[in-house]
Amino acid sequence: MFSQEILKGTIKPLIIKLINEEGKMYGYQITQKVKELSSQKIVITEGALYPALHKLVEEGILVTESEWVGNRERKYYLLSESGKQTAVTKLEEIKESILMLVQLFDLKPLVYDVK
Amino acid sequence: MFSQEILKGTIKPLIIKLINEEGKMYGYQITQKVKELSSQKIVITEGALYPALHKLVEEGILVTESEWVGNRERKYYLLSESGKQTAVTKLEEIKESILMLVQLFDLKPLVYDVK
DNA sequence: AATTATACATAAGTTTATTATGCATATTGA
DNA sequence: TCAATATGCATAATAAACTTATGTATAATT
Repeated sequence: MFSQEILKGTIKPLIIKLINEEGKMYGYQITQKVKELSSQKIVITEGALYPALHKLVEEGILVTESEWVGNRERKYYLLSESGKQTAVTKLEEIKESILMLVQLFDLKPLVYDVK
Repeated sequence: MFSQEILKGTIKPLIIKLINEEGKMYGYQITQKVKELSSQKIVITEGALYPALHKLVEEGILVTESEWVGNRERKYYLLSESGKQTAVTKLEEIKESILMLVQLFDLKPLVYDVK
């Protein structure tokens, strides 16, 4: 069984990561992309997704851009100018954190910094 | 800067991991061990630690054993009989989850800095 | 025609963590 | 020696994040 427990706190970083790569994404697309990347194991629910997206907009990291496809709104989220800077920093931090988890839970031999 | 954000949800698994290795541990010892293992980067606060420990006892995974050192109580936590089984399963799940994070955030292949 | 997929969003309740506080003993350094 | 730090437990108020449920609506598929 796969535990989603440890994935708490990863939604916002994950959104930033994906949008940073794709340029822009809309909510539903994000849920599908994550499902795909995780082999259907991670399902981001709307109750988690939309508040997270709105928070990122509030924080000034993301901005929106609406597009109408037929009669349906598609609300794209993209990095703001300052958000582009923030994204780089945040992604660095996140990677460091994940490597910390890898280390704490012994998922690789210790890396000896021979400098 | 190190982000503790992504570490949410890892306290209980981490406790299980450490106690599984050490046999038994007491609260304060856990905080120190985590600090040490993380090069002082992760500080588990009491407000997070004790409720987590109590929860694990409630769940039947841990049991306690008090010891008096001088006039001070030292409350050891160890895996219950059934907890030993649970620990193996939980640790498997956690490792799978961390590997998922590694995959999602493109941390694979791991870079070894041998300078 | 009904079901599933696409697409947004919020609200109630739960879980988990942060920050603050509280109590008490032991050790260390100025 | 005595003040500060370390050891050791714990809870309470608050905040943050997530789950589950609900709501609305259009598009596509069977």
